Amino acid sequence: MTNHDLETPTLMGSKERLVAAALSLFQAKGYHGVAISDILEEADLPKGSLYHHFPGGKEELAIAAVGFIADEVDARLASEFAKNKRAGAVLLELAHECVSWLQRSDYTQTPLLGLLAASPGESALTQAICDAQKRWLARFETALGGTEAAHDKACLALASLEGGISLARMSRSSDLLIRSVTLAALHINQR
Amino acid sequence: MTNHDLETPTLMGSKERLVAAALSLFQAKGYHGVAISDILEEADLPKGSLYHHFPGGKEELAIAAVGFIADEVDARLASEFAKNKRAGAVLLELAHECVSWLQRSDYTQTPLLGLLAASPGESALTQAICDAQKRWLARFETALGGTEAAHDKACLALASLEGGISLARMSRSSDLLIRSVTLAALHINQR
DNA sequence: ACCGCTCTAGACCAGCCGGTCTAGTTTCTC
DNA sequence: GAGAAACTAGACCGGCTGGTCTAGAGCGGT
Repeated sequence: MTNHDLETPTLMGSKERLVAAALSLFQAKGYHGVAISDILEEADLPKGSLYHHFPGGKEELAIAAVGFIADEVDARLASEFAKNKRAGAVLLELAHECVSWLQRSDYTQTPLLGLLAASPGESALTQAICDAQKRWLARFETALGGTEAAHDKACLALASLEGGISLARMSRSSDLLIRSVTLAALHINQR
Repeated sequence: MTNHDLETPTLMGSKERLVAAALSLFQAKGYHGVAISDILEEADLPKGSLYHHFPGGKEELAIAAVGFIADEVDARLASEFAKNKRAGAVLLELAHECVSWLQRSDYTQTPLLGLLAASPGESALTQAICDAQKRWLARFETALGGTEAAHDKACLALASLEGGISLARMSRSSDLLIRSVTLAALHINQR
């Protein structure tokens, strides 16, 4: 996943810096919990830059951020599955990465789609989040054989991951995430 | 769970009406996504009432709302487990109730703790959500025997539920929730 | 009738919100 | 080096935010 290289912002163009800052903040406080001024401060850019790169304002930026993480995770899944790894193993690996992410951010960030709490009706943002989930789900599903049972298992994989992250973040203990995902992985690998 | 009886508000005291309205809205849009004016409109009460019953303002109200749903689910779990039902069965039942909740609200509401996206640092609200999760987890854990393995299974139960809700809500299809929870329940009931 | 208490009612406020707009600077192209 | 295009910079704005405060309605006790 990203290194979220906000330490050396000069290495990224301002558009990328905006996306990185936005993603990090949205993951921590949700769409409505973050003010544009927060993002600008984190990215160290003035307002003009934002509305130059994202004329659609906050929502367009958020959609870009969702797209970014969606692509990143999707590509990661694709490459792991290309190595013929078992789905359970890939899931566990992803979980461990999330753990280190949680710990690095002192449990402030929801690694994947914590932005979801936005849900301002039928917005394009909601749609983007939904698309991301569908793509990840599809990766697991095909890796598991594409059968009906595969679909079920893919659901369990993603649900245990997202749910586990939520539990872990609240209790500030990655333990809960690992436990639930390990069990889910076990089940998924059966047969 | 609640019938969220906002249709006949006169049957509830204003304090209860505020909590019900707040809960429903927070579940739909998250803590930061809801304005106090929204809550007041939904509850059909003036501002004075809110600050009379909840001098702590928005956050105190949110904490009350979390406490309300926490108690309700906790009591429900307790009564189900008291009938010596298997943990998997209770989990499935809870999931089905969440499904009908989702469908009733046209997938706008996160039945359990969607408010979590609040997380404004180390606030009392975050603490309240955390406590609720701990209580539910404990119910499952003891029902499963209190062993180490029971803890793992309890984690999986809650994670698959919360994660499944998130998946289902986004895709507007309760299917995903049922699939992941069914699988989890299966695993939990083993041994 | 009077009081005191609980609760309703909503005007009011300072501050922050997302967003616009103009002016300036840098960078690319020829 | 001229001029256009890409981008930065930040003052500015109307609307909305959470929260305060005063006024009064309703009501039980005496």
